[in-house]
Amino acid sequence: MSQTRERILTIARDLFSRHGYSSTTNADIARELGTTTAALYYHFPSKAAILDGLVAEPLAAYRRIIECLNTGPPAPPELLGAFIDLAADSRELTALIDREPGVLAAIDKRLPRAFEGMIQQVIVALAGPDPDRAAILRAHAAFAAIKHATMAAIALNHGTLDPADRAEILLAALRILQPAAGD
Amino acid sequence: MSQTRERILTIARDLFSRHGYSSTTNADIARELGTTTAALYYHFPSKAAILDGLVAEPLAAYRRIIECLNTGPPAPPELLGAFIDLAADSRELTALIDREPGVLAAIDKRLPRAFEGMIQQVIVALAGPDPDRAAILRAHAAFAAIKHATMAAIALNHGTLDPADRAEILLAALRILQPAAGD
DNA sequence: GTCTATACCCGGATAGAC
DNA sequence: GTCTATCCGGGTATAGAC
Repeated sequence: MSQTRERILTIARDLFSRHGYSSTTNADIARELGTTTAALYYHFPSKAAILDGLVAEPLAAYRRIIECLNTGPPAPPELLGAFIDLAADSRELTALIDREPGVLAAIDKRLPRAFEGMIQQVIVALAGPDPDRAAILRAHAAFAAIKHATMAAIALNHGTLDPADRAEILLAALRILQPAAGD
Repeated sequence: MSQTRERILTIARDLFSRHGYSSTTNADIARELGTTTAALYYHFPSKAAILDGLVAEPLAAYRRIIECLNTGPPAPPELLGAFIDLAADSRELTALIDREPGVLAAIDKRLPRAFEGMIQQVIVALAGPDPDRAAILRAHAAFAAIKHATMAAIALNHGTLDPADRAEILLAALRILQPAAGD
């Protein structure tokens, strides 16, 4: 397993997440790597292949979480906790995936509608059985809150997620899901 | 005030928000407009100028909200409500701004650090006086929840924001800001 | 205000030597 | 495994006629 290949992935992850996929050129990656663009093509058949190499694992992790939903009744605390950990583990990628439309399109080309479908399943699970529109909105709010608060926590803590922060984020997200008084 | 200019902005807003700024070409805009790319340059000096024409107003609205923070003590309900309305009014643009890194960079070139600075002020205002890290995280969570839930509500309601949905989102966001029991 | 034609550049990708 | 050199396509932008 070429360590050059790993270096390329590491560099690409950094550059893609900072400047975006389409704004990052092969030349940028090569410069950081200390070689020329042609050298990249020994390790990857295309620029898109580098992206694929990056998002494959987080996407699989995503799917693994979703599959748990089919084997039992959805439990929001565990579900939300799993997404906090996923966001923490692959923070550059999660940011990249839902920030750049082109990246989403690239994923969609391999697994059509897969990503939107997965998100939809999460929302449904968080909204609970027989949800009204308010419940759906709370689910969206909780899901977004999880992702962004986790990123913020990591940024505030030099790259790692403090367990206390994780607990705080989880509690906050669970509060979102509670119906408003009067419903 | 050329109505062609307005048509271009409308088309660009739609395409930019759907496919991203960098993935949208002048040819895409021209095709939708029913002309050639050269015609665009009679109305705008560059592609970037079209983007500027789009984000100018939402950015000003953003700034106006921020300025209220200096004229009085921050009131989370009003602040969050204002951001719900802003997100609803210019939903394509808010999505565009914080999704595409290149767009953020373009804004930054005109008003360096302005956007990040504004967000930081909002977070501080939401976190309240003398915030610990948990309060900062709750502020991030609430801010993200507002934006995404508002977008979801509009999508669920064929393009408009139902007042009942607005109220629900606001209440959910306020629940996020409450300290966890035990703090 | 819009056209045709084109200049110009840049990014991805390939060929073939070393 | 990396290089030099180059091709090719597509994207922004311009020149100048109508």
